[in-house]
Amino acid sequence: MKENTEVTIYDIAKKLNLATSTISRGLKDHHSISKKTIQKIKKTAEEMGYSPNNLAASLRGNKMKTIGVLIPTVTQPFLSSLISGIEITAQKAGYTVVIMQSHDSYKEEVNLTKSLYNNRVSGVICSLAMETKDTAHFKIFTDNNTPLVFVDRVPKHFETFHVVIDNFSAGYKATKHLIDQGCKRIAHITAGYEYSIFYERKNGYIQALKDHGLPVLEELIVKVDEITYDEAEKVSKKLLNLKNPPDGIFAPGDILGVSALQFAKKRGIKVPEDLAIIGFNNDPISLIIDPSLSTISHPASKMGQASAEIILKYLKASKKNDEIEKQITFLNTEVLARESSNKKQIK
Amino acid sequence: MKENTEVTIYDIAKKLNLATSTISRGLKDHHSISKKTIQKIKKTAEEMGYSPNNLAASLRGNKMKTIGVLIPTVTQPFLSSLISGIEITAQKAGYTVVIMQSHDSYKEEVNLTKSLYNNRVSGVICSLAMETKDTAHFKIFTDNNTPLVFVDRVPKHFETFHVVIDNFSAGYKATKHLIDQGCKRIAHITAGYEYSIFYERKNGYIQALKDHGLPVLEELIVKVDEITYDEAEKVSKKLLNLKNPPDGIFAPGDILGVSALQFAKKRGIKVPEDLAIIGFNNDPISLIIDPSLSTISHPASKMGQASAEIILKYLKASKKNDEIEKQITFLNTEVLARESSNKKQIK
DNA sequence: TTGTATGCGTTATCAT
DNA sequence: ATGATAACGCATACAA
Repeated sequence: MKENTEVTIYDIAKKLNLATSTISRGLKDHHSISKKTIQKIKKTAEEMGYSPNNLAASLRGNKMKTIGVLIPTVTQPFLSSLISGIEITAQKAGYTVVIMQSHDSYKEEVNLTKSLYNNRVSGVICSLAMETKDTAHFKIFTDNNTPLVFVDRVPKHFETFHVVIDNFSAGYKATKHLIDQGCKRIAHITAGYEYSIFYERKNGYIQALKDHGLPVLEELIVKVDEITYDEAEKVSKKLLNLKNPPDGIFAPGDILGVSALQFAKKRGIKVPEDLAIIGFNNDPISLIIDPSLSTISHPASKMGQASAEIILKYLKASKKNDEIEKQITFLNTEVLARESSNKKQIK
Repeated sequence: MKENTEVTIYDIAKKLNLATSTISRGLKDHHSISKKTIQKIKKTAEEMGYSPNNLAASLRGNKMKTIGVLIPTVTQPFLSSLISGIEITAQKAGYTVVIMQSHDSYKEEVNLTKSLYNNRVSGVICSLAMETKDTAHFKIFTDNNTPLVFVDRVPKHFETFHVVIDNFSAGYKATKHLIDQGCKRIAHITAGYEYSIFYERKNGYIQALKDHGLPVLEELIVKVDEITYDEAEKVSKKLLNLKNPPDGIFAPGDILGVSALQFAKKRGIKVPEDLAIIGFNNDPISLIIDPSLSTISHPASKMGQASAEIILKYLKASKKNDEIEKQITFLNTEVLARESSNKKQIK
């Protein structure tokens, strides 16, 4: 068993006949300490095997140099890319990232916000659980001057920083793309959450139809309960069994799009000739599937980076007692036209 | 600007005319505190909006209730599933998970071990960077009684806990599966790292060939510099351009397998009739691709769970001054026979 | 440029 | 069953 081996700045101070405050400053290259002393301190620290204790340092400021990330799950490509973007940005600034998964449960999310606060993280980045309607549990952060960024799945009302894409216009663009390919009966898969990103994408879809003189048909709008491959297969079946089946599908997620595509293929329906499909997210599979799936780019990593940067900027300003205005950051999306919607110039 | 609003146990103590130690105990349901007092304390804490400060609590024990996870990247399906398994297990035990990405760089990995230690995490789970040969930078954990688990990509020499699959036997099984399908010229893609998981998978492949009277041909073993789709495409080309091309490919990763499969299709080579393929990992794409890719299951989430459990068990034992023996935990893999290798019963 | 003293919020030890 | 107090390791205000 190891004994209490911990070398502290006190030990260094004793060895060098200096005050702990001098050591503390020297280690951080404080300008008021002579180069020579700094050198000596660092050398000794190294020799003695000193490791700074972030816990103790943080206790004074009452904040860890940590960014908390609260998301539904880490296994979705979009979210793991988001994390990656956050982590890279945080790491550069000397911040650490803690991950918590809500699994789309409101209850878990509430508990996790508490954990995050109890750990005194410097800032929080959150993509809301599907179940979440009320966001009062985040008040603890804003009340305590902890920067909070909602990303992608954000609350309806705006009280803090948001980093999002314009889901309405992305939905519009996707639909218009299909219209441009000559589709006349465009179906849409939607998820049954009000005021969610899916709701907005659907509205974009509807607007695009209207703007181009196409009817909005209830039978062509189907709803999934979960964003899963199997759920999508069910509703694809429903759509393609229609007396008058669609000639285009806008799926607001690539899993849904891929599922529809596979199902159509199974049915012997030609994609894109008989049925054009566009997904959403630009997940890795969208490029690998055959035919490749047209989709909407979703800048996951950039959104992570942007979110982390907002936190860092806020923290920096906070030190100078500046206030940063809460804002919504919109990131661009674009149509990635690939084989699954290429009706015009078939090779 | 908010003032220092923080409610501490001291405030509660003052309000209730009790000692801070009583509050501290009451909040944690210490047996020596009367039910009545506990009730009163909790009620008041709630009313006053008290939130425990884990930082302060941890400073005494010199450890945060946090598990550090150091991995190459979070965006690979295998690794994000690993994280998920870790996080779920940790969360249940009241532990938090911090994520750090080495991006397969030795230098970054060295720095990150320091950050992890400086944050005084309770335990560390690591999957080594590709570049890493020397693991001396992890000594800081073992020296300080911090449990360390290597998972999947583990060091050559065994000094601490390992959670792995048997890569040799998995490689053997994959190859044997192709042999069973009637393949006579089985190619293998490998990655150029000595003593890595790829090295072992290759050895399993070689052994399987030998055991079944098949020659080990250098021209059928190709090497990629990185595990990417494009790299795999290059070597697939090389293989399929051979005068005497292979009738089977064992790819030690699904990205590689999918790439080979796509390339073969592009060339008009029939899979599995002319070429059987088996991948590794059971990534989501393997099931979605057409034909579906046979693969080796890799229990990512379970490995995460097992790793976290080892840490938790160690910590628990440590409290009682017990010592837990360092061990290697092997998790099972199995052949998932799908369309890409189904030569026998083609529908 | 360096030193002294104190506090951050909690828990553990030792008393009562 | 409860109280008083020291200690965790560091950073800062103030002093010299």
